Amino acid sequence: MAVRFTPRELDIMAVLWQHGSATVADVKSGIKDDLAYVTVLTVLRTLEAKGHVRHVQEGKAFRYFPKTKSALAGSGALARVLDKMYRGSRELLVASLLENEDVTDAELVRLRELIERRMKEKRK
Amino acid sequence: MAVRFTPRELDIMAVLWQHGSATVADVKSGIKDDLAYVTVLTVLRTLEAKGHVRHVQEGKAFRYFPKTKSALAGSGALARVLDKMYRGSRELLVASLLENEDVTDAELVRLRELIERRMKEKRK
DNA sequence: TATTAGTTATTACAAACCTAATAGGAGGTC
DNA sequence: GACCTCCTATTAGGTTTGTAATAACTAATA
Repeated sequence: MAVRFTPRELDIMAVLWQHGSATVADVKSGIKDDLAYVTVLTVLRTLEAKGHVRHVQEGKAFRYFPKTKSALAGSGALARVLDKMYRGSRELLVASLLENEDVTDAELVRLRELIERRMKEKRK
Repeated sequence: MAVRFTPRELDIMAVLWQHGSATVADVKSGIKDDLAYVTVLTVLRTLEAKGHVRHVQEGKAFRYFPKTKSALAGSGALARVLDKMYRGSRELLVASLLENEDVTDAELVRLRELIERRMKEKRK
């Protein structure tokens, strides 16, 4: 049912989502912590066992592809955060998001547009 | 460093955040899954060992209080979701948030205000 | 051909997590 | 006073997670 990743699994899924696909070596160099090659492989195999990724042979190595979409995982994770930490208040959540110092003016403009588009959409 | 809760710990912290404080029985009835009383107690004790909650005696029972703030846990969790699932794009994240059907007009208005307030704030 | 480098497969193991049974204490009740 | 009832404390045990050592295979190389 609910898509859940452990912290380490999520690190690895993030690399796959960002690159579209990746070899073990790609993933290893794509994550911050310096893990052993086989450790990365192990996690990829458990992700595959859980049905979140698949792989194809590429030369002598495997290339891994995400099967679970980031949007699905994201909306699920977001729903959890919203429910548990912001008592279901999207406003509180967005407020917290905007507290970050590196939010730019241009970004705020685009966010406002996003909301206004949603308003018009609803009006139909 | 980074505040992290396991799924079950988060269920329990959510009850404490929502109620301000709670006894074991309160927590037990506050979460969806039907766990044994002692199970809830055990998780509360590990949360206490980790420094996330504290308790005081109340009659013959304990009353638990959150020590870790929901805002802190929330911003941390949000940062992770943003980074791992939305490639750091707050717009993508907010877009996903707005996809929910039960977003009301009034809510959209308040969200727009929120953003405009942030714009003015930045201008200073 | 013997070696090395790069891979996957197997096996291991400690720590964390999740759930709960059982034990023990203390306060009310028959 | 014996007996429930409700609480915390202790102990337990299966599962998952995280990390990796070791083995085995294969292609290039010296």
